[in-house]
Amino acid sequence: MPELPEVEVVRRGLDRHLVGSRIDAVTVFDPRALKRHPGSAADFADRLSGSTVLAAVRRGKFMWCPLDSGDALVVHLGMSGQIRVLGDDSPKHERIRLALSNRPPVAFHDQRLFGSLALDVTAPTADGLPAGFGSESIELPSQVAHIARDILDPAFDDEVLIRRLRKRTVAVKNAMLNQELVSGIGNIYADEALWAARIHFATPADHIQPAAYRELLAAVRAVMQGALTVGGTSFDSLYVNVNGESGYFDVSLNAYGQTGRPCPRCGTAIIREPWQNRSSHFCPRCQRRKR
DNA sequence: CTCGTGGCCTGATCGC
DNA sequence: TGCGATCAGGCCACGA
Repeated sequence: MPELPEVEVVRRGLDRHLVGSRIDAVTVFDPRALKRHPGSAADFADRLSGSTVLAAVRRGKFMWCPLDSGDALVVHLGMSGQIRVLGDDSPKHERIRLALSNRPPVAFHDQRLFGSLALDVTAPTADGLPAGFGSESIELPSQVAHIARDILDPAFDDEVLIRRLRKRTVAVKNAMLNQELVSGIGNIYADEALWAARIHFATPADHIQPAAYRELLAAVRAVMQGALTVGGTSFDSLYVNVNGESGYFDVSLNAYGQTGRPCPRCGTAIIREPWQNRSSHFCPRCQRRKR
């Protein structure tokens, strides 16, 4: 499951293997991989064919490639999506293939079909600032307009987010996963950041003080930037990340998936608790529930 | 506007 | 050996 740092590495892969190329042919093997595309598979293929890719941009876990046609090719990996440069291995889950004018084909693989490709119109950002990471363009695909900037975005404002969080009555973890407040945080990093800031996941968002939020955001940023540094260095030599083989960063986790293992801070066994069709991992001693 | 629930998906794993 | 249940979770539609 790609977290934001992995998605950023895939964006770099798109930048390297797609930008500057013309898409000569589009093959849709499974139209379910177009669930975010507003039209039919034929519409997708027809409109995309002949377009030249101008850039690769990312906001949270959404990526998009502005095209010379004026539209954008939107890419979301979901849980299991991958972009591969040669679609020859594991053809079982290849959903869409793009044949390029001057390079090998690029394939979208996705076992579980939570990801998708789409063609979308764009509009300028409301604040007039660059729409995402990877380009100075202020043009944003319409289906990404409601997605908040992510925490690594230069235009991201911590204090604005904290003010909004302090008005929410939902559990803090719920607020952290709300894409309209802050994007790019998944279940794993939410648990890790809450552990680092010693906050119980069910604490109402409006019960948490600004100073604690600053610590929480710093924790999210630290774990993401750490992963990005690791992934960024291993990327250049072999483009494993575009080939989807690995590479996914061996970040040492303190809470997520550590059920029963000692908390690295106090030694108490980490607990896993079902929560909203997901799991929350936390230290029952460091992260006390408050009311 | 805010919040809570369930659906979309496939494959690995587990108990019987 | 097979079969059904459960789990994994990013994002969104929908109803309250």
